[in-house]
Amino acid sequence: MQEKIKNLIQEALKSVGVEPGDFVVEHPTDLKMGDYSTNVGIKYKDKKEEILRYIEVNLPEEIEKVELAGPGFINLYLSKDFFKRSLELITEQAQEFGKSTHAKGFKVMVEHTDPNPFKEFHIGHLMPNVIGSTLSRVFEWNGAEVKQVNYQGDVGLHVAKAVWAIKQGIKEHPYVAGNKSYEENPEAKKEIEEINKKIYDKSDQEINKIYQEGRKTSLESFEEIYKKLGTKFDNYFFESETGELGKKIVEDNIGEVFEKSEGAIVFKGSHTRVFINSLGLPTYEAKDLGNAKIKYEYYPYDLSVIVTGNEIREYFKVVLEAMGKVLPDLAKLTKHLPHGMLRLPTGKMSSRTGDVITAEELIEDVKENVKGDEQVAIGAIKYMILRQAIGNDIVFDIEKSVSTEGDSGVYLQYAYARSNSILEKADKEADSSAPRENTHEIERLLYRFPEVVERAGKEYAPHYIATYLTELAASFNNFYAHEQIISDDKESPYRLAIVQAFNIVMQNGLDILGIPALEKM
RNA sequence: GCUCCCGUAGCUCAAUGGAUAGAGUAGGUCUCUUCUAAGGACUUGAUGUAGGUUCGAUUCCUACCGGGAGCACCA
Repeated sequence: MQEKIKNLIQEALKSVGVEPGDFVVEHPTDLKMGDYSTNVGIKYKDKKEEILRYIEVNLPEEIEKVELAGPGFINLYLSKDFFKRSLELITEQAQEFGKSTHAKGFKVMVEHTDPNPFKEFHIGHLMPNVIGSTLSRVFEWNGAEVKQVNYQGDVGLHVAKAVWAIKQGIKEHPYVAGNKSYEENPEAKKEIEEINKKIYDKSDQEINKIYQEGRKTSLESFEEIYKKLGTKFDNYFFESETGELGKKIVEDNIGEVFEKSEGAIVFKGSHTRVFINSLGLPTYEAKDLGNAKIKYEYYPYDLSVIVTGNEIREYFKVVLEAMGKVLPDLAKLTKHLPHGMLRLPTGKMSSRTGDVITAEELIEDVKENVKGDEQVAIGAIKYMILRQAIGNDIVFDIEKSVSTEGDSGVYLQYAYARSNSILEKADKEADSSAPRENTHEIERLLYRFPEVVERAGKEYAPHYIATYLTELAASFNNFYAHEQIISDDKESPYRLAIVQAFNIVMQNGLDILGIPALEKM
């Protein structure tokens, strides 16, 4: 439809004798200002009357009314016939409604979550997990082929700290204990560094055993959380596998790209970073180079998205600069997507670990506020993360997250459940063949769903979908309050058709966001 | 100190360079006892400061103020 309007305006411009330049066709923020709006009247002020006249004469059947408004906007209003057909389209396509093919054949890899074995899966991991998996679904809905992968740090000092603690017989939260000793006790620090080396070279049987068992248990516990959150990874990559290759890539480019400095090998980009430390071990930076190559070998992507926290924004900038020199083809396809931090109101402390709050604990806390329903709790958490733009910190207010009125996952789930209940109780069939005189706001929102999904994919902005669904749910509530949906009124089948379309769009939207669409609540 | 990110209603968030800066909550005034009151109507209220570019700036540029993150051998 948007294309159609654009073409029409192009023709209009030609007919009044101007070379078509830049102009925008968009949905105005306020429905009063029409369904589509264009700024051509501002761009070509002196011709606006003529342009309007041309459009009026050549009005497509979907458009009911055109008018000039404000400083020269041309607003277009869709006809009730258009809405009627959009309802038909929605019920016809059902679960497919909203899918597009514009990214068809495009291969995307999304790396997200990236927890470290031996450490807690804390609330900080919920952000990349929810954002990454939702973005993956958005890409899929746009026709792309998507692989979700998880890159985990199974070697390194943090692992040594945990292994050391386990060796001391500490079973509860070994990393926390090991980390504490590392900082406070010089002797423990030495032992931990020794263990770190042994983990790399696998020379000590006892340590190998502790390491293997701990790694396994840790990874298994992550799987339980993924299951709860509904995340499915296509593959897992580990730092223990990327280090060697990364080191080799760096070593092959000493001189031109990397240089020696104080015993380490560094890259001097927008700031200097160490890629191989003075002990000859690859750092995170080098490992990420190796990871890029390994990931590409697994799946030759057209786009590689890496979702991480904001705090390594600078780090990634430099890694991508270095990658641009040694693996230029891959660097071009890589997109770093940093997200903000998930914060809880101050004063909230974990009961078990002291400083970090695990994802598990948060889910339990939210559950307590929703009569123990895990599906509702998960939906509430996901919505809180997805409702706002990626990149900004989130203040997670538990009470707000489960608020039944307004802006929450529960609100969407209720609206959906309510529409289900209406459809169940109705004794008539939904029928969109006889549209009503007046269109309701909800009709003017429903057909936009595919556009929203497309835009969310293009701009890496799942929050467009979340906020759209909330607006849609609100207009559904409004519709519900003002219209007798089930009645003897001859128009009621059309109203039911609206409810049915809403039901479909809401279900599809919740699917994309990964929020459980509960039939009943 | 340097670099990056962010400053929008009392609070939590929106706004592809466009119209009267939108929502939700909180506050105020009403309303509905229903097919899920987990409603509905009206209302109060905001772009940190000072410049610049533009027909038009929350958006782009510069400086300042305020908050957060990062600053080479941790990940």
